[in-house]
Amino acid sequence: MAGQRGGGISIGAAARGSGVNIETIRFYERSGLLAAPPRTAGGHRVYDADGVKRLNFVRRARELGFTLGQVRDLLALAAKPDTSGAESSCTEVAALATIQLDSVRGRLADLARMETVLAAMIERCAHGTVPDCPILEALFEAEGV
Amino acid sequence: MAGQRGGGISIGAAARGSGVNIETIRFYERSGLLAAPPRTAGGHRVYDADGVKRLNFVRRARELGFTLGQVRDLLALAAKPDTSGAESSCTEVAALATIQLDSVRGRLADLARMETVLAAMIERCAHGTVPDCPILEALFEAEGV
DNA sequence: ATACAACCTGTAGCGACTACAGGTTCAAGG
DNA sequence: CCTTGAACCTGTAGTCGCTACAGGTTGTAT
Repeated sequence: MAGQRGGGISIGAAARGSGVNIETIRFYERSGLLAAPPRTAGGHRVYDADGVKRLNFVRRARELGFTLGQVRDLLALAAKPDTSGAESSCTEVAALATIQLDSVRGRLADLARMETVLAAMIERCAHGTVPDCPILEALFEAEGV
Repeated sequence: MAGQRGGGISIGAAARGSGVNIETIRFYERSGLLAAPPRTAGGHRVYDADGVKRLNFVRRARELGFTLGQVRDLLALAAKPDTSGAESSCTEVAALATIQLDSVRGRLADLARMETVLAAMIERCAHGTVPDCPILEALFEAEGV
């Protein structure tokens, strides 16, 4: 079987296991999101359970829309020994998550507006009561979107 | 007054009027979205009413999420003399708009999922019943987002 | 021993801008 | 008419988050 080796897996296996593209894994490493893993004598990367765990962390954070910079911050907070009784870093994590939630909601509102306008345009077009294409008209004439 | 000249305005005035960044206008021109406008003897761009109209068209189409390629297509359709009785190009326009509407709805669904997960995470964090930060836990452990 | 998949590095490309640097032109005030 | 300084010009490089090569090396199964 390809990739399996005493206590570690190849980058290809890690990619298949996490759903992250191989090139993207290397890109994350170059970007400082993932630590450089140990290598075989020939130079192939070998990922252990911890490396895979971090990779999945990054993937999930990305799926939630965190930027690479925020993911870096989250990983740093996760690595912190959590001084002063399991609270300080969690507060910072929650702050980051809240910023992200706000940004998601902002984009949701933008998209909702876009949806409304597009749907209205298409609707008007379907009922073709106007001589010229109403969509093009709207794009040329409309004032505020 | 800066920018006003017999029957035409400067790129700066066009930018202020349309809300599109000057650099972006030049970028659109380089990208083939906007035709190269006439110039003054010294080489400054001069926009007439038609140029401004096209610029606004591009801006509105972009606000609706059309890609630059799609905007190019839309402009081409708008320029077409609309052969065969004011209908053929409108159909194509509506098709493009529908594709865009679908894409917007897809992104809306993605963002809605992200919102749900983020809000749930933050909520759990606020009620700090767990010893370790629940957000980090979730990122490390969760299976499907 | 050989074949061939999987890996390696390094670089360049995407989309849609944005941000310079370093130089030229325009328009208004004196 | 001349000077000032804002606005313009070109060209290049940077951003973000990947993705796609090219051209070479290693790992593994037969």
